[in-house]
Amino acid sequence: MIDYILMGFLRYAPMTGYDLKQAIDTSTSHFWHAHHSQIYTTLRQMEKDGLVTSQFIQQVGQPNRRLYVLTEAGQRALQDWLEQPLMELPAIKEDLLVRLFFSAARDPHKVIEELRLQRQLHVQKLAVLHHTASVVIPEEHAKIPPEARDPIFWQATVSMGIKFQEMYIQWIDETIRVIEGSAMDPERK
Amino acid sequence: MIDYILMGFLRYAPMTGYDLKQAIDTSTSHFWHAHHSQIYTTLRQMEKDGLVTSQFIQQVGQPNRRLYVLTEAGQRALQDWLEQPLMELPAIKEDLLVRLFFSAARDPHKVIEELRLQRQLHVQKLAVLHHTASVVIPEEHAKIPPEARDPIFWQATVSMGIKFQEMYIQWIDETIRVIEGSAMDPERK
DNA sequence: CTGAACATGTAATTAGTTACATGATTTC
DNA sequence: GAAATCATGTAACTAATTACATGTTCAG
Repeated sequence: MIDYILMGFLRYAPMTGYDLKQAIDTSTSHFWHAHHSQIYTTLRQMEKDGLVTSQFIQQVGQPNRRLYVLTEAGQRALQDWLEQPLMELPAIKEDLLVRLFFSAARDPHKVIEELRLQRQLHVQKLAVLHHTASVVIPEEHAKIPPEARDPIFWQATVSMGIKFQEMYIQWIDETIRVIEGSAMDPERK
Repeated sequence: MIDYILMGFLRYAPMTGYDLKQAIDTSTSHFWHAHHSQIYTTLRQMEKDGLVTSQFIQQVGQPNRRLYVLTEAGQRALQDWLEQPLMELPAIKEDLLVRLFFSAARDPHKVIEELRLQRQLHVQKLAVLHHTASVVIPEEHAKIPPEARDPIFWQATVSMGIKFQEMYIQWIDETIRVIEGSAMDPERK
């Protein structure tokens, strides 16, 4: 999957691994992230496969850079992948739900504490997403032809992120109430 | 993570790999799934680590079974893990959002088609979750002491699943409208 | 007679994470 | 003087997926 993300970004402009890492961190990371180690190794593999070419750029003062350019084959590979619709529901992995599922044996106060901590993180994430929607995307929009449809799709992904975080916060509040109401009755304490 | 899930289920009763696979498929799979190959190999590893013990049960007619029992060490490992709260937001991986993010270059009709297909899958999943909440969990509840708090936590995870699917469906509808409204203007066709 | 359910495994591969490794420049 | 930014890589490891492999019983 990370290979398609890299190709997707390289379609906008040639970039280095470092640039790609930053592009991911400030945009797709809320639905797909990658460590720099994976990015660099994947780019090398993609070069072997003819999907990208690279040129080494010597710099003074600054570290050298390796600039990657998407090839025709790379563009085709990306387009082919996009053409092929997703036919199943991708699996979800939610650590907190695993923990909660087996939390009956835990001290309910500790469970609620954990939920509150997670809640805080979701609130923070929500703020980041609002910032992405109102600042980052408009900024990026300014760098590409104004008639490009891309920002519509970028906003759609952020919109999902926002809805998800809002839903999550709401669910945590509700879950805390349920635990407080039914698992902490006085005779149990 | 799968090791903790296996321990979590083994706390209820000794089970075979096959049983565990089924338990996962009918309960945690909407937030964490595993293939049988991973389950069997993980159980073997856990046995080496002293978290479980197994006994081979010879059967006639039916294939033989290997029954796993959680050890004291296994119980402690699970409890320790549950005690240690989750401090970060786990990363999300959403294939559809990756595809959508880079979909500006696609035929918008094809994008909408894909969204509609996904919508259908989410509707189906939602039905499964409603069934889990109203049938599967009450059934499982009947098998354990009625005062056990477990079903409350099971329901909480299903509640998240339901909220998630509802949110997703709503977002797809909204996204289709956005694409129809702004990316399919007549002069472009 | 076909397919599902029961039941367990191994092998090969891919994907992803964590740790190791370096080093200059700029900002506080 | 410390921390952040720029910049790229390798190595080791863990997790997860896909494919290979086998064989009986029971229901439709």
